[in-house]
Amino acid sequence: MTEPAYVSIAGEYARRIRSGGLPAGAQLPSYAEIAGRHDVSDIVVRKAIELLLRQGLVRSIRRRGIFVTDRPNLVRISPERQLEDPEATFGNESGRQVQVDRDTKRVAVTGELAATFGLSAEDDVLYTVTRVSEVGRPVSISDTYQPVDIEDTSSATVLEETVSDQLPRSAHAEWLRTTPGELVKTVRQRFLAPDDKAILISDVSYPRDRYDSFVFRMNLSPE
Amino acid sequence: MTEPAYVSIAGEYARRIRSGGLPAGAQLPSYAEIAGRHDVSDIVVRKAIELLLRQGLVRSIRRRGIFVTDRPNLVRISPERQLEDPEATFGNESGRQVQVDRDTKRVAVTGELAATFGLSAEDDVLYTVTRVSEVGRPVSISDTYQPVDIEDTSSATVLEETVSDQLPRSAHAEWLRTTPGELVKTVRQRFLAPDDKAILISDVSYPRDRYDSFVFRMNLSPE
DNA sequence: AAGTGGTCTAGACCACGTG
DNA sequence: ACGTGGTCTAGACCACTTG
Repeated sequence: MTEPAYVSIAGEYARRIRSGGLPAGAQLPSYAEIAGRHDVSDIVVRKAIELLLRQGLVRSIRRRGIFVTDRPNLVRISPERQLEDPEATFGNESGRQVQVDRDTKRVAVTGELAATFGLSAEDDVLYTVTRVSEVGRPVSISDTYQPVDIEDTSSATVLEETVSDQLPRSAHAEWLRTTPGELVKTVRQRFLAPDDKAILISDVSYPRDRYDSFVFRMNLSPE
Repeated sequence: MTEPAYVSIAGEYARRIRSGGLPAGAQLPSYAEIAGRHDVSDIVVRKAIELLLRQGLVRSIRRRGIFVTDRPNLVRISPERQLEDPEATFGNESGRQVQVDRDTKRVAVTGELAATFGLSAEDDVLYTVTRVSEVGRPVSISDTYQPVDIEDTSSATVLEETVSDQLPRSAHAEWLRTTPGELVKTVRQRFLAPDDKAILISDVSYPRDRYDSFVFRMNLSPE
């Protein structure tokens, strides 16, 4: 049982990138050229490059080429309090200019959210859209929900974050300027009160090409 | 500018799965059948299914079919102290039987590790391989490194975890029984002492089809 | 004008599970 | 024997960037 051609080609480039033989910003040969070198068809090369893309090792720019990613990429330090101080979260570590734009509305709660908050269907929640950008480039966009009767969201004692890859909602895709079919990193944040009830929920989307690795930094409290 | 066919097909199935119209365990129609229904070729269907796979919504079983994932899948709760009490980490939440196998050697430090630990090239580190399985099925495998002169690894106060998708090292792929070309979730754990020096580093691999979502649970300490 | 990546087609072989 | 997903080929058109 031997490994498929696209795996070995991807492995070869992955090794060269990680070892530094192919430095950040370097352009890979075109599909046709790699195909010729390895004596395979270009569709095999496409599958290989796709593996590299999924690992965040390279980025594709349409009609220009495939380029080795600048790494380490932006790093996301958790816990991150998007609603309270996104400026601090992003600004501190990068020292770069960050813009935050926020819209809040009062909306009726939908089925799934009602359950997590323990509300009935007629209740309202506060719905906030937060868009973060850095010198014009989109960094993240989030949908935040909280019950209207909660005054103090800082009473949360536990933050639970769930990371996954998803097809973005169209509003998110538009803001992040992702291409159709491109997956985004999604973090669902749940801020929990001491009684383990959720008091704030936020779905944050990040473009994959800026955050290919996520860092969580946690304090270890003695128990 | 309209979205590609494979995106809309993937979106349609994603919606039906998330809404419950296609319950967990249900089998999707074959490539040929979906292709016929949407009047496209099967390669378009393959790209669509691949998007669903990457989102963890479906699983592919060779020569059987594509099946809707049981969700929520296993959930990884962080902070996780693999080396100290993996039984507790996994056992507590699932209530299932977990087996842990551990091998420790003393090895010479390599370049990259020497830098993170601040050691010179002749120094040794403790190298531990930890394999975790659950009723015969592999759950995770990790490579752990720590300097030999550190007695008490529980003095760490901060845990930093970096999550990424990677092609597994062959030892990891073998234990997790992944197919060639299949990416695994990798978590690099760095346990830091109060002076911010790393005192233990661990690279943990998880099969994607068991952990499609990662959960981090953090205590919010007032500052 | 030439080259690029993105999308799509039609067809093929394989190894293996299912009837 | 048939259907399945996995791999691979050869070819095509498009929209756009680069020289």
